[in-house]
Amino acid sequence: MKEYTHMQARTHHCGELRSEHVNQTVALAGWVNKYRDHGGVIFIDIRDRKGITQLVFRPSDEKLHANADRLRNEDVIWVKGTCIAREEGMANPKLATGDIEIEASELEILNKVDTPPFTPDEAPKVGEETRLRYRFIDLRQQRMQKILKTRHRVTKLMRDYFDENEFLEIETPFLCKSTPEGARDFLVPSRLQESSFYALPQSPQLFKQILMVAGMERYFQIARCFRDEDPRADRQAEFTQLDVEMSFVNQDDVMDCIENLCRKLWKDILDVDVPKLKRMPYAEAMDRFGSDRPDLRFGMELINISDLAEKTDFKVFKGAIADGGLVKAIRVPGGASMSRKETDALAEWVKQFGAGGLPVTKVEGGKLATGIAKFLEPITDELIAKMEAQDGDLICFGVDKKSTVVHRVLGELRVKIAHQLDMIKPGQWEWLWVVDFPLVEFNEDENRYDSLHHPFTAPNPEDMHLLDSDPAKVRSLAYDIILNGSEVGGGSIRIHDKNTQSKVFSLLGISEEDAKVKFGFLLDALRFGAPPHGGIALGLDRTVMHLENTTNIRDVIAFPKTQNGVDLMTMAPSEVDPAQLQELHLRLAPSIKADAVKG
RNA sequence: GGGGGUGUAGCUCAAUUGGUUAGAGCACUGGACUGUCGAUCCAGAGGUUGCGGGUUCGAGCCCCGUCACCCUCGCCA
Repeated sequence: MKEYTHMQARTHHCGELRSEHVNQTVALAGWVNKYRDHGGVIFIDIRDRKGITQLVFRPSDEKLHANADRLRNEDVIWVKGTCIAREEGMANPKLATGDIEIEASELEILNKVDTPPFTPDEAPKVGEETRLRYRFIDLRQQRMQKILKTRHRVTKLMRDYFDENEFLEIETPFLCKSTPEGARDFLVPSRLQESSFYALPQSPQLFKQILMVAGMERYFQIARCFRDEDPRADRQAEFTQLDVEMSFVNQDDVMDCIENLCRKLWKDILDVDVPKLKRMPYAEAMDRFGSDRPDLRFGMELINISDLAEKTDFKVFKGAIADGGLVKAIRVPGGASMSRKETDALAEWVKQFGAGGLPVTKVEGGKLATGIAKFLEPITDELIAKMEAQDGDLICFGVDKKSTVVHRVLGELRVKIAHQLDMIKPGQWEWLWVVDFPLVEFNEDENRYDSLHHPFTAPNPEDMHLLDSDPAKVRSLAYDIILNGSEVGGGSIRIHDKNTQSKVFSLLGISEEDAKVKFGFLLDALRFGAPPHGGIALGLDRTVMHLENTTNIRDVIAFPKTQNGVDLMTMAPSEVDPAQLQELHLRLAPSIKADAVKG
């Protein structure tokens, strides 16, 4: 064997050859997917990103055969040979190239591998930790290549779509100003400015608004965003947004623009038709589904039964209502099949959302049985009628003095039960816009109002008169696009005049001085000719997750991080050379843990 | 920071109430085999049971601590 081999040209990819290529001399390159050594004849499955082709090595050429004998899984090879038809009964219907094989005449081993920890074929069964450590092998599996290809197609379709609609793709800085609002910032120390820090952008929000003031009119960007918060299955500290902003538009313009994009994506990639999206006010979403991102793939809507609850002698119900709370219920079709153990488990589970417990009862023979049935006797018929309940149903009650708790509990519960009882049929796409969000909500801990969306969201003009008197009632011009109970994106019309912006800042408890220090450039911009504008951001990772039917965000990111923010392949983050710290004017504080040990 | 789960060979997993030398499949090494496509057959090598401590005559299994990974609450304007 040569010490080092140069790549020779290949004539085809490994998924291309068919009967029509028979008798042609071809050259392929790729990885050994599998070897089957029969002592005489040796079969090698060679793989590249287009597919797999079977190679045949015969003992007649001794040197060639000896080389083929050495091949092991994941060796990288180049091979030349003749495409021949497989004899009858020897075709492999599992392979697209199964009608032919390559009778090899030349073989070069381009890279002889060490035994790999796993092969791409095994990857689906391998633990995620190992897959992430050897991501370069994991990404060789067909499923991961398909996901990354879908991701590429999505971004390409987005770029084409916005280009056709006269948007400009404009990059905004990664090294930004830190603001205390919103999520925790990732900080980058400045070498040139001692004791100063940049922050990585949580989103390009302010820059895109500035671009509108700058007269760009239509902007988009496929933007990396950073939020230093704990990850979840569908959330990663570093993620990608399709960021969009438009001038001289209203809500409908922005929503139509995004809706059409989604329609195009689903059509081109899945061949699924997305109908005109329905719109649901925030208040209705909370009332009927207990969530601002309702999953419409199944029923189990929340029914307010406070009026009935008051007629019982059940202390839990009466107490909550006396404290200004409410009682809502969901009807679980067929839920009576759940055991006491299962409903107890649900009761335990809802406690994490602030519930004291989960009263339940079952419908049997037109009556209520088990659980809190005996307390419901005075209202049995009314309740069954109101819930439209039938024999075999389970009724779960959300009770609390705070409506937010009732909604959260039942909102989460209906999703949990839908999954648990397998009520979600595959292939359903339930889209909607949630609109008319409140502009602010009261933060009891801080005794002030917080933005629901962000401080630059425009109040609904119809509610301007409430801004001083009853801010919590003011609706905003914000909108979220929801798919199957997941927030795919959200945006708003922005405030474009200085007075309204100042008013909202003061409502949020941001003093004039503070506003100047934190957002002075924005206020300046608003003074010098800001057009009415609005926009939206779509989560690219989540969009691809939907298209590829996965619930794991790490599946759609080539090099993701773990729950502790570690890249298991590169082992970032890591300690750095003290000289680097010195250049940055930084000294590490002794860790609190070390202090504790010292006592 | 809290709750739950997992951790045994390179990979996926097993190991009775705490009891002999921790097993299997795949992968790997050697051998046999000219039509397989999850090739087959024979033989072999491979272990700090995540790590540290404790209880015990004896710990993969029990206790304490710790680390990593996953799910989740808080957090995510």
